[in-house]
Amino acid sequence: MPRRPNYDRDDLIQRARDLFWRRGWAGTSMKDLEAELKLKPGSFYAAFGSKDALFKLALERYYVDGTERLDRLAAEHGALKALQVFPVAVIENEAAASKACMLSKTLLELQAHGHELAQQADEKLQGMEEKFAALFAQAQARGEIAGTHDPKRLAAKYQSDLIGLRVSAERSATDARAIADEMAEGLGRL
Amino acid sequence: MPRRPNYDRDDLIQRARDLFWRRGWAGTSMKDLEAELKLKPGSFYAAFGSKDALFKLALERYYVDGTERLDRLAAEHGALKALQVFPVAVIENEAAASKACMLSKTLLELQAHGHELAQQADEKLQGMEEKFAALFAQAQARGEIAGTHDPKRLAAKYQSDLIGLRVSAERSATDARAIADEMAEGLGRL
DNA sequence: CGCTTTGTTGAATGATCATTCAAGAATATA
DNA sequence: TATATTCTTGAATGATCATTCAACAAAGCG
Repeated sequence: MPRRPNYDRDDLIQRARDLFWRRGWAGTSMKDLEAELKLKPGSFYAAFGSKDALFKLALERYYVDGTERLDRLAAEHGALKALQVFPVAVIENEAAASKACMLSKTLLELQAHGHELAQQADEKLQGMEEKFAALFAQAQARGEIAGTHDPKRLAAKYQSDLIGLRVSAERSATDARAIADEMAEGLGRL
Repeated sequence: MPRRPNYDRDDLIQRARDLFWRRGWAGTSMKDLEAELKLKPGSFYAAFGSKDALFKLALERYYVDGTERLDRLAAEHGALKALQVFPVAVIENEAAASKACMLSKTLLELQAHGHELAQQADEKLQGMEEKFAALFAQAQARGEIAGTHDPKRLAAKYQSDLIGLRVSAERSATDARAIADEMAEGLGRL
């Protein structure tokens, strides 16, 4: 009976994710979104409810894509190699809207306002870190790295270094690849 | 002949710096600034010209304070020890408006818009990195660390790690001190 | 004390913000 | 083809944005 939407919802979320990722929450206006998604206000609000609701969907999409990418690398190369390759893959991904991490950008932008989206970014960073910890534990189990270190500590440091790398990759005069290589090298020395 | 301002301009810049540092550029409204600085619009614009102009002054103040803090540590403890202590000092400074670095926050928020303030944050990050490189070179000259490494590479990695540490320090479930200690330890192994 | 200079005040400006809603258009079923 | 249902359109809303300005207040110098 009804009329059907003439857009692909998933594609819209992906495009919104890229816009939010690049420009941030306050830096992306409804006008920007309407232009990018080719949606008039009425359709937009019927589809997503609010700007914040779409940002939340975008954040979830970002997170799922990230974990899947990591899982794929682990399946292909094993735990240690995946941890070594991931930072390079992230900063050399030309398709990415930004080199910096959308989760850290969101956290930094909205944390001081106590915005709900900041908390969600925080939780997803935690989720990523647990994935990292699992890979470190797996690498230890396979004898790829020494079993003396606490996987959670390793993951916390790895996450921290990765965030730093990705901010550095946004700078003009920085050789991000060199930093990523040093990260990988450091992991090899464990 | 004239009437004199009844505020301390330097104190105002410092308070504005803390507000911008914590809340970011878009996250700080003129209303916020008027309330914090106790300045009506007319006085504000007479004193600073625009919100952006004040942000720029705040950024400069932030940079000068940072370099002075680093210089003080180097004079007191020597180059290597200063580099080891600086990250800890930064994340444990209770007086700071935010654990994260104002320069990286500004870069991340405004870079995509090609905003002039993003470029200035970028330049100041570069300035900090050169300070770090000078300290690494100094530590090498004194034999505190091996002379085989390139001080610029060391500084780039150090800056990257420091930025990551400071973002991590904003997270809820992270032991930033542990990460800072590992940074210091890594420097000791050079 | 009066004059000149500068600081302060706060209402007004126009732009842009996210959001709403009533009216019209499209489509799948009956 | 008629009808029910959903989607699309775009003007309107009220809030908030940074900024301006004219009127007023204060203070140093003659």
